[in-house]
Amino acid sequence: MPELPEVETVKESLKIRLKGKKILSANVIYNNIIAYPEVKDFIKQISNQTINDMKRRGKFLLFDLDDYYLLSHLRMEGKYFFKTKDDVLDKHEHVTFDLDSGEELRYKDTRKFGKMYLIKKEDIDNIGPLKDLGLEPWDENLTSNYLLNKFKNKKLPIKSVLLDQSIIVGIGNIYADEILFMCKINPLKHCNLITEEEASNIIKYTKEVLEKAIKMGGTTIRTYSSVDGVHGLFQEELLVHGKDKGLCPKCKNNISKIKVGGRGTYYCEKCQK
DNA sequence: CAAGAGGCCTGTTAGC
DNA sequence: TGCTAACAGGCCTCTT
Repeated sequence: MPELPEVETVKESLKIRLKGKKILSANVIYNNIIAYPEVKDFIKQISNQTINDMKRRGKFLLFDLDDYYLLSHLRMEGKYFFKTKDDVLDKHEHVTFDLDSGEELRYKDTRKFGKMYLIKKEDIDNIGPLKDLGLEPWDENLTSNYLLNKFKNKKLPIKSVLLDQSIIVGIGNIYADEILFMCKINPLKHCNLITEEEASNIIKYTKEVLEKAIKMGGTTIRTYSSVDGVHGLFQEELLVHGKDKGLCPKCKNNISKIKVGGRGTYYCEKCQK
């Protein structure tokens, strides 16, 4: 799925097209996309809500409506397209929104992993997934002490805890590999052994990598695209992720591919001891 | 409690 | 070439 830079890119594209438009009605074709509330309530409550703004929190898209937040998590392959009522429904389009502009916003998700939540604004801190999220990468409270404190009572591989959305939000499998390469940290290193300097570097390079990826419209490796099928460009900048047939850009050693916490992981054994 | 495996889904690709 | 198994950028739940 899209990681933070991809969600940020989608959010900006949707904001341009959606701001000020009203959702007249919604049609749910595949019920499991709607995580909360029940589908009939979801449809009833979202009708006639205006999209006042688009925001992002971690990997969630937030549609800022009159009385609710619509949270949309794209998971692995969720995408949005603008079409009209007359367009034939694609096999993998599972939720559609009729807009007062005459357009139809369609959510497409081949693997059906994505989730939507419609939460009353006053409940946003108590109901739904946002309450469990950690710090945004640019939050001033994200310090090396914060990380060391989160890491000290676990011994999971550092790669796995970088993917833990209750610590820092927005990092996924691609950027975790890139960040650890830039920090020269082995992805298998137990997180309780991370030093203050390493923690500080993780913060620095997390921001650097994500900022650059946002500027380039995200990374399109397999199936990611922002809105209406637009691709990102950051894949050209990747240093190690997906490069198991390539060489380390620093030392020209072969890049290794292993599994960490069940996820494909790419790194340089020489640079990342 | 932490940590690992399994599950959700479908499409593509690697390997025999 | 054709089939099958493994894999894919995420995260929740169950088991140990």
